[in-house]
Amino acid sequence: MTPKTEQELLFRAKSLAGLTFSELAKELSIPVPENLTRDKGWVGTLLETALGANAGSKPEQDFQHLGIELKTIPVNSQGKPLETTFVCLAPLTQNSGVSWESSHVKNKLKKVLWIPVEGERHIPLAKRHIGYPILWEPSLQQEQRLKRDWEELMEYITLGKLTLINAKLGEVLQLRPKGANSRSTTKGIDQYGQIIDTLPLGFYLRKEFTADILNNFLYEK
DNA sequence: ATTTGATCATAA
DNA sequence: TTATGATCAAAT
Repeated sequence: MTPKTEQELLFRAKSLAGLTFSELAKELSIPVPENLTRDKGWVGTLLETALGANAGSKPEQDFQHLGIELKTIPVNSQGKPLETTFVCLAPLTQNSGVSWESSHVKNKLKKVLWIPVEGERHIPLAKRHIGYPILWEPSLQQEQRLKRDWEELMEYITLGKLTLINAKLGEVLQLRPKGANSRSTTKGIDQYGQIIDTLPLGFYLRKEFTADILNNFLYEK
């Protein structure tokens, strides 16, 4: 089921382009929910299943043997992202010696298969179309920007400045809550170096950054 | 509680 | 109108 090579994965992904969610879901015998309110991960899971990703919630890349992460990204009629993109949870403790090179962010974004999907809410979920896939690796410039933001944001975390963190920090990467709700907790470090219960945070890519990825693909062709 | 998959919905 | 902060579901 799982593709053996990058070429095979890409070929499969290309073959899905143009299908609607209901067409693909029918092939896979998966029911289509009315909307995404209570099924926010449905589109991502649908594409994972279709492409043979090792489903489940393991902390690894979707196609570990290929070193590729799969991301669906909702876009509007002009192909621009409608949402930010979750990358990974931010480690709030045990960060001594963690560098950009060894970070989860860098490793997650080494190679990403982006699949744009129609995301405008006026289109019924079942009728939304799957777009043409883009296999992306960060350019030197893109990685530099990511690294700069990551280092700035990690400084807030390691220095115990969690209360000063908000989504406005970071040019292309931001930190935002990532949990079941605002009462979710995880362990963090306060300004005195003490372990505290705090809101789990995740790294997200700003829309401008992912728009660039999708847009640059246009010029490569 | 934490990881995966993300989008929702209200404040600004 | 849009970005920030909040939230939803499944698997582990």
